[in-house]
Amino acid sequence: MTEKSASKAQAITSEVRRRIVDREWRQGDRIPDEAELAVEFGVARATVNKALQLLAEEGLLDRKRRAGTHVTVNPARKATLTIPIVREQIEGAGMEYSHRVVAQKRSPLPAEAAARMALPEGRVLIHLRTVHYGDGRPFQVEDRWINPVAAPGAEAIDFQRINANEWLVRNFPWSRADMAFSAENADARNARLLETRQGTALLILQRTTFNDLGAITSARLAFHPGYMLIATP
Amino acid sequence: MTEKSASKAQAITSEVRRRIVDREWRQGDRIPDEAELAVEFGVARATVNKALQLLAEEGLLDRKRRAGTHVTVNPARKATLTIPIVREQIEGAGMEYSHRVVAQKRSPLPAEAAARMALPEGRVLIHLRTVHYGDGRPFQVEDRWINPVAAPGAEAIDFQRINANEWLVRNFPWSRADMAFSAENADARNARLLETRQGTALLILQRTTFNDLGAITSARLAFHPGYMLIATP
DNA sequence: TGCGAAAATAAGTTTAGACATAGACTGGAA
DNA sequence: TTCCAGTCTATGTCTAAACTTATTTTCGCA
Repeated sequence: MTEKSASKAQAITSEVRRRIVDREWRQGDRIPDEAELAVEFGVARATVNKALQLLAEEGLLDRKRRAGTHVTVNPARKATLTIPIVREQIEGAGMEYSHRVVAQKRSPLPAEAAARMALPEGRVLIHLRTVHYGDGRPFQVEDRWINPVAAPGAEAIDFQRINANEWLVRNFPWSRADMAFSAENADARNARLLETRQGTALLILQRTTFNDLGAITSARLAFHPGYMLIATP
Repeated sequence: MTEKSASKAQAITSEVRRRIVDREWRQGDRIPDEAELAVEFGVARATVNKALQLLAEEGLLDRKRRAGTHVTVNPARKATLTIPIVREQIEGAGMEYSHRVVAQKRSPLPAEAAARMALPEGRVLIHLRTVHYGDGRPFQVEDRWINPVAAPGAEAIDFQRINANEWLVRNFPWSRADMAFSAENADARNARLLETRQGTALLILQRTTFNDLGAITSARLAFHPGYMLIATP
């Protein structure tokens, strides 16, 4: 075993990964079965199983009953994104957080948002537009619809005082979430709110969450120009 | 148990998730310990452990030795992105794939790419610019640097014939990868290659992979206007 | 030769039991 | 009161053994 690790399973994971990266085991090769590796590493088969399942989730191995374990030929590239709460993200960067609610009112749902939330167009929901600032400079414009049916109590909240994002996250766990990235030229309003020129390219993140009662909320976040979102593998 | 699932551990995962979503167990609450749940569900403690570890990875539970298991107060929103091989992505959408190599030559590395790859500026690498098409319409512009030190054999490949992405993925497993999203206004060249107007907002995905010998390749993908990248939770 | 049933195999899952360990708690010494 | 050392506890990990199940392989029969 070349790697020292907290656990035996981790050590085996590292060693197998090394053999793949160093091409001792090549793409498409069948690797020894769990029982053999258990003997080689001097551990129980369950431990090898755990290690190999990890690598299979990562996409490095393909495992099939009876057929054995093979090194994946075309590993799909997976990445995990962690979307922190805006305030934590800004404070984590050492800046002072503030936010301003530009609009809060009950409005009929437009077609696009209705499709995302699987609700009928025209249904009256709570509509919020908020700008989040770091050290007084605009960081993100949030355009959010909240469904009071799935998030009871939302009508009574003053989102000037409590960040909608945090209130929802703390009070309404979701069972399903959709998320999508895109790019968009800033329209007049977003340009003004983000203090940039109209037409500037903005990174857009759309996110809708659901619970048993339907869509809880759908947010459309426009980041300030030049923002880069980092993903970890 | 409300859910039927392939395995007992999965069934417990679903049931615990349900209790959290239905707010039987609230944010911050301490939940019964593994031994108690094992009795309740009539399984071994190891099975409960597996189920709860899954939910902890998902970010729904916080687990600490001796302190027990608590429902996460501010669940960080995690999403997994799968970046497929372009060709598979296009063919998967039912379109016919084609690509065109606009430029392939050895060039000195510019500062920006050098930083991403942790290589000295000016080092001579292989530089490729490729357009990927679906049904003849531009889908993505790829701007790629390949390091022949970490990817030996790359000099000899004719990337007109073999897609660089696929050749690298099949031949050079990586041990680390960086990935970032951003938005950018199309410059004259990208506008021409993507058959759109200059200034149009484009979604940009940058990706750099490394092995023991250093950076293998760094790619900068510009998607066609309007493209949305979907993430699954 | 072709086909379908039966056997074989490798991974998937579970269990009971054991020990390891982080970290919260306690009680006593300074 | 403060702090430190020791105790306790819930999770973390591992094991050996058994059973389950998807899939491939084999083999006998038509």
